[in-house]
Amino acid sequence: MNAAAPQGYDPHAFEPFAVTVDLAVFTVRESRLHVLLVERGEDPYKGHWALPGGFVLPSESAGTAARRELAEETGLTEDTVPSLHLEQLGTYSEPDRDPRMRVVSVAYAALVPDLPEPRGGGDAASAQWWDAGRLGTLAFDHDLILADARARIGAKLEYTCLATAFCPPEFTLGELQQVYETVWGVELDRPNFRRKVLATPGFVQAVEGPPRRTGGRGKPAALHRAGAATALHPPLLRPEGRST
Amino acid sequence: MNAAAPQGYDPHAFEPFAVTVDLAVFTVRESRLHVLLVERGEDPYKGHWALPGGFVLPSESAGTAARRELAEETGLTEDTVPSLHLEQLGTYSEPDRDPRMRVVSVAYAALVPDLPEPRGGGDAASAQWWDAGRLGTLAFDHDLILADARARIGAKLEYTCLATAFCPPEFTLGELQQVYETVWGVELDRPNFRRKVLATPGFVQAVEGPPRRTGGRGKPAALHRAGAATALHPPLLRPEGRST
DNA sequence: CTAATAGTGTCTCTCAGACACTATGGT
DNA sequence: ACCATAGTGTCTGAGAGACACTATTAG
Repeated sequence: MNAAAPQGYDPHAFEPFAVTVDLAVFTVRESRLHVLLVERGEDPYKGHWALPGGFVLPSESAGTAARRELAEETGLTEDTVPSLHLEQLGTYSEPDRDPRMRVVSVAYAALVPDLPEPRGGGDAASAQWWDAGRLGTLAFDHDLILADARARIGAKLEYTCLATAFCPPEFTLGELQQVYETVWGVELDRPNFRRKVLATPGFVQAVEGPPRRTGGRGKPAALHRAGAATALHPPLLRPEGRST
Repeated sequence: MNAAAPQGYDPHAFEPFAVTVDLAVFTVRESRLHVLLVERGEDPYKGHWALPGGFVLPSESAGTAARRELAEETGLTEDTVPSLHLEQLGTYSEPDRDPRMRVVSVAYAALVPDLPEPRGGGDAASAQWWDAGRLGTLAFDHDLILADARARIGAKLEYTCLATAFCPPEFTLGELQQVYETVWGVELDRPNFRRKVLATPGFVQAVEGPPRRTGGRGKPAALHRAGAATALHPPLLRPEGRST
């Protein structure tokens, strides 16, 4: 920021950068991690699937652009989007990552509960959920971005209360455990998971009314809501795990 | 990435973004956390102190630009810079963060051992170490970037072996403990710290020769080198601590 | 000698993993 | 009756906090 710009500060005097956002939108469907992808209709990588995203407009920050794109691609109203978890992942800036011009992309990860169906109203008519475990090669460097996003989400489940972001407003502890098992790809001991979650103040709070719900057959489970806590101390480490 | 660019993809048809890198370079000096700052000689915030940084050149990725700037500002040779810890922090993109034009900045955090003196050879003649606990207001949004950087570094000490990046090639366990105490601003129990560090395979390795060294008076301490491990399992949580 | 730092040993409490067991629903 | 899921209780071992103690240097 202190060095002189090439050719000074004339905005049009040097080759400009385009700045975009790319979104890795995750959900858990049927005990599998899913990612929202769009099919490219234009030529670089035409027909390939890519992370949803778009240009940062002159009046926007990258975060604002990411929220806007998230609303467009998921078809959610502007009311519900602010409550979704959206976090900046990192910025991808290799000079040749887009063959057309110099594009620097700020990647975001978003966690949403299992939505009815994507089908956004925007230009994302082809947006679709894909099983994150059975993907082909994505456009641009989106394989790398997606891998980084999955690693980040998996690590954050260990030391934050983020898992509730994958759940509907009211959920059972079994569903919450499913989130961990799905994202980490491991099986957890139910009694121990229960003990840990309930022993962490503010992670979940029981919904008082005796209303219960089932996820098929078996005993109905008590419902919970996400609590106020965001951090998990001590962390809930994944078995055999490595972090970051 | 899928949406059409404003005015299509003509690089000069829309208002361009400049992309810069900003560096939060940390070291531990005399049991205090220090940050490398440069004094601005040009007008926006002229005379204020700022994080070192500069423009990403057309042929560079942001990471490459950050390494180049790090070498320039610290005055280190290109040989030693690759061994330093440099990690991307996040991207700052508020539309009004630079009054001159639209500048998106990718922030990096770097950890270096206590260097003789900065005095870079580049345009950073005014680069200087500042006690991170006694800073005024920095230029642009660098206060925010610096706060984020400190939070990130503090959190990463918990679950990675990063602390050795602040130490010279050979160090005593007392010096390593000083790093934790300085960054976290707490006091740790020496026997417990020792036990934890030595019980983590690959965190540090004892230097065989009986050479020892002192940090003043007292019994000389055995020397260690950084080990091959990068993650810390289980983590070394800071007392009373919160993460992230 | 004392001050200061390095290093060892030990007790206790917390907590995670393993797992046996009971409870309550659907089929 | 049987199965599947929810929920409880208990044992054990790993590890962190607290802290007493010894060892080795400078002054």
